[in-house]
Amino acid sequence: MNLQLDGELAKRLAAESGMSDQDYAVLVALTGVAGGRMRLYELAAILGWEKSRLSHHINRMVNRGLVCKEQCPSDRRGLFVGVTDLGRAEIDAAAPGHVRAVRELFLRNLSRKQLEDLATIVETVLHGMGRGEPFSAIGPPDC
Amino acid sequence: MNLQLDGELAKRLAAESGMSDQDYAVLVALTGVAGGRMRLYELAAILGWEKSRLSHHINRMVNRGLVCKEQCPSDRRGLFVGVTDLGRAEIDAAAPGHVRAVRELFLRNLSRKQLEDLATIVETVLHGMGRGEPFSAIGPPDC
DNA sequence: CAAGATTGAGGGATCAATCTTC
DNA sequence: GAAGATTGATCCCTCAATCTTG
Repeated sequence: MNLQLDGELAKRLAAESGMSDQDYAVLVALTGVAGGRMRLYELAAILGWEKSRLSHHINRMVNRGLVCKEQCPSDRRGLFVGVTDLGRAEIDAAAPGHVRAVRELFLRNLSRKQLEDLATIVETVLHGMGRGEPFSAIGPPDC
Repeated sequence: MNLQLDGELAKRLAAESGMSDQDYAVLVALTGVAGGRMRLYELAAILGWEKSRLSHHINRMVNRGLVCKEQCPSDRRGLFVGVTDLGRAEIDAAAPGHVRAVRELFLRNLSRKQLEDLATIVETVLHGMGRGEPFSAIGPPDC
């Protein structure tokens, strides 16, 4: 189910906005924070990505003008990543369609009770794996 | 949850057997059928993969000696893919550990009722997406 | 030495184009 | 033309090695 769902959502997002799921996740994280920028290691922690992956991906996004890098004044090893105006425009354009797709393909089909059961299942499995709580980074999903 | 779970399962499988999830899926499909071989397009349908993806992947597996290709006598466009002795040995060695990992990371944490609820949810969502029933290709999971 | 980040190589996945056979 | 399959380009992810600063 997850493969089918994520695949279809990614396909629609790409078709409607030219963005990948990963681009979307980065922009959601950045626009959700004050100033629209944060340190690379913070972003890596929020997304649960390896720093190498993030470094490669941010470079691609910089090349497309969606985000930019800025030096960190207090730690000369560090960098800030920030959304650009273009990045903000792109996610503002993409978000409504994506939310609609999630509703149509996923939420619409399940009852309130099923969603609650699923949330419990997810939390139980993650807890049993020793992983942190889900959704902690970006807040609970709006249904 | 799916990302964490699949990631951890893939990591363990790779560590214990040197195989990827994809290798495992191919070998499970092939060893589950009489003769241990089938046409490429059948395998693609069972796995839900694009034919291009399967073609690339089978080539890599041929190079590692896990499967082999054979000509199809009745249709000169077609090919059979078959498990090799090495492939059979590898999956026989890998399967118990993988099953144990699935039990430990996933099944162990959920009640009978939760598993049934989850199955219903999965079927409902897939049906709502217009996708076929899950598990149809490889049979129901043994708990 | 540890932490923040980058780099390059190698394996995968996707897409469009192609080739052969039905 | 359609079906079975391959190819090459491109992008993405992982891993190990590296560089710089704390």
